[in-house]
Amino acid sequence: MARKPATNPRTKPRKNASQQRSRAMVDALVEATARILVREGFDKASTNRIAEVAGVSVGSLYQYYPCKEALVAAVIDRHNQEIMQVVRVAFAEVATQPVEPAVRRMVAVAIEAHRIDPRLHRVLAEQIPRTGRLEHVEAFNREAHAMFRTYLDSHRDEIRAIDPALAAFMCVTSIEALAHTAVLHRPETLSDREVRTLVDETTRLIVGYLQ
Amino acid sequence: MARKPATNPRTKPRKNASQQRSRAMVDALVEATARILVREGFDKASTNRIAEVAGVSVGSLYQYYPCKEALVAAVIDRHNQEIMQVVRVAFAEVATQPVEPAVRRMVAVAIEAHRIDPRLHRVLAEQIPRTGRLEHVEAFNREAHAMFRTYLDSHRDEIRAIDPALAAFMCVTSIEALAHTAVLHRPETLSDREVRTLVDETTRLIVGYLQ
DNA sequence: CTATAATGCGAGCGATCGCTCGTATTCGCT
DNA sequence: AGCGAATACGAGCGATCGCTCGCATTATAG
Repeated sequence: MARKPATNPRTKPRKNASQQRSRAMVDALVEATARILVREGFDKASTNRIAEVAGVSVGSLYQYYPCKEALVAAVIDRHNQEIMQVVRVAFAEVATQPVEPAVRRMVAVAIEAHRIDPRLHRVLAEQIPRTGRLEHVEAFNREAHAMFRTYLDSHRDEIRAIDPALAAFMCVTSIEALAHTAVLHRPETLSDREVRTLVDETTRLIVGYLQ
Repeated sequence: MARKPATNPRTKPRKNASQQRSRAMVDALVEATARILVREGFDKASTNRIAEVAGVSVGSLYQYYPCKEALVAAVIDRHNQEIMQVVRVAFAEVATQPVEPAVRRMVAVAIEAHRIDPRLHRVLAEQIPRTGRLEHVEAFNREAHAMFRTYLDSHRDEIRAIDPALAAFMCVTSIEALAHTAVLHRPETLSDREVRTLVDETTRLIVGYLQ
């Protein structure tokens, strides 16, 4: 029932191309989608426009992505992977450090992460709910919470008695919001001086709360 | 200059109807838009659907709202007014209170405000960027910051030396994010117990930062 | 080289959207 | 009651969208 013998060339999304062209096309499509989202906005990111910018045809687009949402989701996943990579490395680095420098580093990393591609981050933050990728994003969020909680667990003698899950929620939510708001709602790039102040204050906020 | 003599019946949005029906229609349209946003999502909020739910025709809709965005903007403004009303009253109440109870009250109010209509709040938060209402929303945001800053100014002897604008940014951003995240990313309604814990912890976070 | 499969292409389908405009209904006034 | 103005109506226009499908092009095998 899956399909007729061998006389039926019509299949669902065709999968593995020459492994060369296909890779390039997939990347070009994701890149084109990201560019359009940033430079022209979500509403202009039609499949025809994406294909045009990527330099391929709509037909080819649908050979590698089953629908428009899948493309946006790919952009989201790629961006989140970039961010989480930075975050994971940072957590590993501070795992054995005392609370104050560790928190300071995490705050700085949160700001750095938001500055990777602020305009893309902004568009994605606004449009994620429309895609089916909310779950993916929340998975990353849970990973961040879990890493923070793990850090707190192994340093519980340096902080006051508090439910680690709750503390992680409070800290991660605050740090993320402060970094997000500062980076996105301010003049395109804030000065190094402003960043330093922001890191100082956020660190004070969090460390004061934990101790 | 307002319009040509009397021979030109074509005008922009017709304005004052019988003052009775028109008011009712305007309200019905805004209410219908809000309901659709909450129950069916932004994408289903077409002008035809809004008119249908409001019990009027598309033609009538366009007599009172020049375009679809204006309708969504009206919903946003109404919701923000409701929230800001609560916030203004609370700020007036705590103006002369010491920091700890004042912050506690503001935190509680922030959570209450987010619980007025969480699902509408969520949809609006996601869709505001698509409308031209970002400026309006940021105006409310600035008002909240200004009120908090005013409070800090008149209580500066109770807190450590710190730029009031910076402190207001840190506090308002954190409180808003914690309330927003807790109310929207959690099981539809959090228990009173959870709310109490959240208020306690957020108050501790903020007061510890200020002192 | 030829045959066959894999891949790329893009005109265009059907659906839906925001919105208009000619007509029908109701209001306000005498 | 009768009449013009104000208001309400909704079929439908033009644009755009996501996506399909038959054909053209290219890669691979014999």
